[in-house]
Amino acid sequence: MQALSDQEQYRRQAVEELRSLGIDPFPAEGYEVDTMAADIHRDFRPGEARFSNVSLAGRIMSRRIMGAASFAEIQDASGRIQLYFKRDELCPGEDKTLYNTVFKRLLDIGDIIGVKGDVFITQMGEITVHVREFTLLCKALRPLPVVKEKEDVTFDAFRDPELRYRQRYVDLIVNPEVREIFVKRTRLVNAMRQFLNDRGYLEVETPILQPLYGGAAARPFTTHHNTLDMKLYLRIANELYLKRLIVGGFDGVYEFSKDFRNEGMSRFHNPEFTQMELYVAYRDYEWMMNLVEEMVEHLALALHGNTVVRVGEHEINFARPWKRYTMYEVIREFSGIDISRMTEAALIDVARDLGIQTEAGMGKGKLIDAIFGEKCEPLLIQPTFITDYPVEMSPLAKRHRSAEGLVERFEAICNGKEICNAFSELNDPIDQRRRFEEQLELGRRGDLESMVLDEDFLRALEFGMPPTAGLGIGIDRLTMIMTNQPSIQEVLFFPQMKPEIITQEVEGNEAANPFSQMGVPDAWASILARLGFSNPEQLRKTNPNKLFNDLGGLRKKLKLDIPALKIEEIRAWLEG
RNA sequence: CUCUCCGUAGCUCAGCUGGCAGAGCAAAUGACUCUUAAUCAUUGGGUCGAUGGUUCGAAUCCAUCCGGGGAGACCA
Repeated sequence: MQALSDQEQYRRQAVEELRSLGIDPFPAEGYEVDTMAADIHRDFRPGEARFSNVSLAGRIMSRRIMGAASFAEIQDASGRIQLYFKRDELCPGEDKTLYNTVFKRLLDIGDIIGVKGDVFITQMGEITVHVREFTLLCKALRPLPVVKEKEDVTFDAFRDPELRYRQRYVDLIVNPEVREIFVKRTRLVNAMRQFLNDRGYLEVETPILQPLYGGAAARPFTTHHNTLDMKLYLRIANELYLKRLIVGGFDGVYEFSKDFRNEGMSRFHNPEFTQMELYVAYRDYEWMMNLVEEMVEHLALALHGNTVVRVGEHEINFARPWKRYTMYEVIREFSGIDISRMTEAALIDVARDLGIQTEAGMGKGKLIDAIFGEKCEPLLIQPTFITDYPVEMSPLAKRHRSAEGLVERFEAICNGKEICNAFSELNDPIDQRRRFEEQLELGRRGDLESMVLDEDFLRALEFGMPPTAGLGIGIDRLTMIMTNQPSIQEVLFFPQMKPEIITQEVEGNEAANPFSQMGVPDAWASILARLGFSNPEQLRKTNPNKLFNDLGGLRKKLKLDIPALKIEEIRAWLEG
């Protein structure tokens, strides 16, 4: 109990007191709910019988106790509603325990209760449930941050991003606008799925664990399968599997997929993210551009009833048609330089002149991409298609039907960021093999993201794939735009973060020291156990500096009478 | 990986020209029968992120480290 705050201790005591009064703080049975808070706010009219006996359930969010009568608010999935409790109605006889002790003293903000009663309007004009009967459904052992509001001013808002992301459940309880972001995200996905189903495309699922990774330029995560004793990769894209399905005779397949890329993290990049990839046979990239315009316009309308969406300082209009530039055109437009006939060496000079860092591993494609990313992309706020990329940066796209050295590819840029990427898919297996081999060469030059050669995919292409248009659209980034959020962490329930150490209560089995062989003294072994370490392997994987920091913290907190550790001692354990 | 800002009570934050750790909310106890950031009185609550240094004395100054935000690098 030592590690608990005073408020947590009070709540645990309340659990015991409730039990001694014969009230189960965590009852097993369900609670019959027939009304939501929002129903009452929307439909209640004074004098109507319809809300004379309602049953609802939710979490207590605030309380105002005035002796023998009280107001409280509960929050259910639809919102909040005020409750009115009156002692002498809840406890008509001599025994006032239910109100005085159970409600006033043993219930807290954060507890979940069910109530039955009738709806009325208070003297202050607020729609309120007059409680005739209440039931504790779950006692909360931790206090909730209390956020208050008056005349649209919020007090003590729960805003710290670290706490909000690590404890998203708390964020969702106290910040209703956060909840709304995720509801919109799901509505966006549903609208997109409906749009695709209406056109007859088949939603499919393909492997996340792959013996080879491919379909994008990115570094993968690796894992290991014990039975097969082999290395597996987490997919970076689903492209190659979906095209195998087009070979197999489906003529429109799509997948909403979690993809994994082992790269830097930022407000636009999370190690795992969601894409929707779509492949349609007998179509080309021109057709796909029209589909993307139509689909994204449709999503904006489905979410906002309007094609204009406010994003930060900008108003973005998704109404068709969107502006279209070729890659060379847009670079000429924004930098004044015509790079269409330049060699790799000339491009390196251009990049240098524009102040862009170049590296030995960069081929022509990466150089052009760098120039575009630096000089054009951030300036494209309204949805814009960029078409016809250099062949070097698009090893899976079909050569352009008329322009030498280019491929039939487009990206849609919006708010300065790519939201999708699509091409006429390369279906010439001989060309595809050559392009993979060029990627291998880039890999030898040090490009860690170059693609690997997938023999089975080539075999599939050799059986023949119809001309196909393919699309990948980033769901997280689209959601950021559609919900006006500045970072990807705000549209992911649980963004990736460094692990947090949670201290545990440990029973006094100090005799066993699993770390003794590593040279850890018994006194510190029990502290390690508290930090959740149970075996030496676990310990060895830990950053010694962090361990040092955390052990020092616990030593101080528990006021331990042992000298502080030195970082060298911890290093010695981990190496020993 | 680089730069930069931040880390103080359950939450939001003040204190930072070194000198006994503070406020509001939340909590405890009491008063109060339509309140709404309810009100009033009393009380408790702290790994000042960690370690080391400077100092008679460090939340405050310095160094290293941990965690996080922002910007960049890398990258979609």
